[in-house]
Amino acid sequence: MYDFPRESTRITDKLNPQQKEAVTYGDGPLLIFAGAGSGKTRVITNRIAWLVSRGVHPAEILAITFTNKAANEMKDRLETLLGMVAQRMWVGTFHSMLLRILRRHAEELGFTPNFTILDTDDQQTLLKQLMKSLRIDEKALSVREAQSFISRHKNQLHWPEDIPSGNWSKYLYYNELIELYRAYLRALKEQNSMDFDDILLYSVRLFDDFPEVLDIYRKRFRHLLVDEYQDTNHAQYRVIQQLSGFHKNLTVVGDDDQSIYSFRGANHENILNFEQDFPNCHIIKLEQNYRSTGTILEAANAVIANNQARKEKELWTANVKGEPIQFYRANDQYDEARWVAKEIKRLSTRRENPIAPQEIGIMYRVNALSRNIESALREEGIPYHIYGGVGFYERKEIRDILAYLRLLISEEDRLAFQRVVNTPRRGIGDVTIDRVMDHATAEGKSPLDIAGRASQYPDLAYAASRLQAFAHLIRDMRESMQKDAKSFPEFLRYVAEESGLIPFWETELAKGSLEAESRLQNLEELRSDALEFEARQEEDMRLLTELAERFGDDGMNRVLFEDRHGEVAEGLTLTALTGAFLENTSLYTSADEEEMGGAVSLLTVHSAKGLEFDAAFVVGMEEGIFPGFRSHNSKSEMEEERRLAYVAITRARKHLYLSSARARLLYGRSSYNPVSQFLAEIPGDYIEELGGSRFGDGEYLKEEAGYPGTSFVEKRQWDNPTSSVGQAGTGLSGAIAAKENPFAKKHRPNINKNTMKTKRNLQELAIGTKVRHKRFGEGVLLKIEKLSHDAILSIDFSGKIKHMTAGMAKLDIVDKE
DNA sequence: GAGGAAGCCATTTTT
DNA sequence: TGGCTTCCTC
Repeated sequence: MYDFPRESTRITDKLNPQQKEAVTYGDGPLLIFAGAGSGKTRVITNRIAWLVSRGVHPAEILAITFTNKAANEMKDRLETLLGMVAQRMWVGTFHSMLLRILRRHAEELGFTPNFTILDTDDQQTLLKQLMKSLRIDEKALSVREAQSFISRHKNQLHWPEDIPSGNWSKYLYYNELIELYRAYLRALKEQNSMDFDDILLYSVRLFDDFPEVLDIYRKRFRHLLVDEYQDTNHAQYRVIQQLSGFHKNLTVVGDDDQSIYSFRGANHENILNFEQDFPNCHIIKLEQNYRSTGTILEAANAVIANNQARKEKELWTANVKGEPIQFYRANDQYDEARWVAKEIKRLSTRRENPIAPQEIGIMYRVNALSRNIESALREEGIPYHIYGGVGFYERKEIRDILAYLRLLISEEDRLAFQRVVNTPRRGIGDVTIDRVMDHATAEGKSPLDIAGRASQYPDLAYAASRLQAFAHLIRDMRESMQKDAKSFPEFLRYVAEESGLIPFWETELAKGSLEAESRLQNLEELRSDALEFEARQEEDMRLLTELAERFGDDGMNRVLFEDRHGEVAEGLTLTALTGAFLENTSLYTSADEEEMGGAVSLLTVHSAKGLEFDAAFVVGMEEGIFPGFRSHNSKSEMEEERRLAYVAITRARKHLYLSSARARLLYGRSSYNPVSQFLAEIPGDYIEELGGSRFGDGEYLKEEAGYPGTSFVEKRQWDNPTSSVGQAGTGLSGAIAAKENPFAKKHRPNINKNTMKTKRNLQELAIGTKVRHKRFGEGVLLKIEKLSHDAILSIDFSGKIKHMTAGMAKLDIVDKE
């Protein structure tokens, strides 16, 4: 067994010299190169704690992470280190932090503070509509293409008028695209919405155009810390520059070798240019790896050394050399999948040091590769969990009800109106909806306003009564929300009932629809999310009040109070809760998914970043897949693939398994792909080959190297890696897989790590059970109200009765003895 | 507006 | 291959 160091409560205790230097560095720009497994998170959190111990007020700290999950983990650690004052820091993603600021200054930008956030689907719907009205043929220019054009330019901070000309050759429809972009921005503003990219775009504009606003924040945040700096895009870079411009205390942490999101606009030049961008900066390299065996680490080093565009560094470890890496050259994808499943079975059931399923990860370059693995795992009876895929909040019924909420919060939200006006069906057809929208545009009114006065419009006569009924419905709901007499989950239930969504699915259920059953369950689950959300908000509010009382007025408390709940200083009204809930759901992504206990993880290499496994499998290590065939054209793309390989390899703590298949059926075609060139880059001492050579079956000739390491004799294969050869049988369909797999994906926001523990013990819970809560101490269970997947617990903490969801609450069962 | 046939398209996706 | 959208028919 290796000595994997444990958390220390003292701030600089047990840190290596570089870590210590990073934690205790004083003022000024600081760049920390943090290699894989080098204790990065610990360094950031301890640095924050150190700053606080040196007299920096917690409210003067802004820490930016890339996922909500990472932010929550950081907050938890900070709370352990610092106690409740940690509550007063701004820790979050770019989007969540900037959203707070944007809501407060929405008017400066021509929005109102209740603006809504559009997700990718909404964006596409809107673009589609605009393309239609601009008469842009979707066959000539796909919505996807248009969307990525706009997104790319927003990330570059290009407004339509800034877009440099000269890209004519690249886009056939250059003028149309710019016109579309302009129309899109206008449409968003008209309906008081922003998309994800807008959050950054408008923040930069706010700070540029209103220096007095920028001044508030850049003076306030004495220290700014940014994680995963290698994956920032240009807009994020600008925001960092703006916010750190006054105190110049900027700490960025990252690893250029792990930059894998350039397709999303991330620019790893940001980290490479940091020294020029922020003069007088100090650089620290964390090169000791605490995660992997020597073998795994050396292999990773050897692979990444083939990249040219990188900062020179060499990770080392004091860990044992460990087992050799296993490479399996399978005959086809079934063979490969079976090998993976058998090996997992062996690892998890062996007598000595068995590896728990949750400590095993299977990674692949493309999601499509998961299917064969899934069926092999099922055959072996190995529980698994697939990350990514259709998220909870992307499900139709959930989006429907959220769209109702959006409409309640912001009447201007046209997309929400269009989504729900005839959902469930109430006899309002597409033609009618179009007419309503046209009137709304012409008069500058909300579609809801038009609907409410439908009888005044001759062309709406046919559906007038139904439109007006809908407008009434929404008005009633809004009144109910403003009356503030319901709890948040009650209100959700009410909206789901009154809108007709629940009745609709219940009718379907009565007809025997299986689909309806899961839809209803999901709606129910949303309600239990809502309950937990409300409880958490109340808890936050209570904590802040307590903080204010305890610390008195140190000039920060009022600010803090407003920070946490925006303009909600009047308290947690139903309206405020609804707005906050919407925001939470729109910023929630699959990356925030909590790890699943007791199950093997299946995930793309991208989503594995930041995770680690005792045993890691990387399947589909083939030319054309990993590296992907699209990356053959450019060196920079090939280098990104190599970084991806580096990320994959460095996920492994003790065991690393790589595999490729001679023949692979993918997308309905069979192909014979050569072994990934990255395998040839791993020195022979570290690897053990099974079923064939990692140089392939003779298809390589070293001398002809066109790419670092290897090249191909069979040029044809290279050019066309998916040349059709034959057909084979098929695996189980995804739909069936999802149904049958008891561990199938289930999204829940912000689940605490103790969740599984409490959930598992749900059966053990009975009235009278003694439980312990992190904050409230010991309590006695008074009541259990069962939900579909969860239960609401009423607990008596020495007189104070609290209600919490079993799946969420940080509860331990106190032994009855 | 339901249902079925036909056509399309398929890296990666931190918000 | 298969999952999704779109288009057509009744």
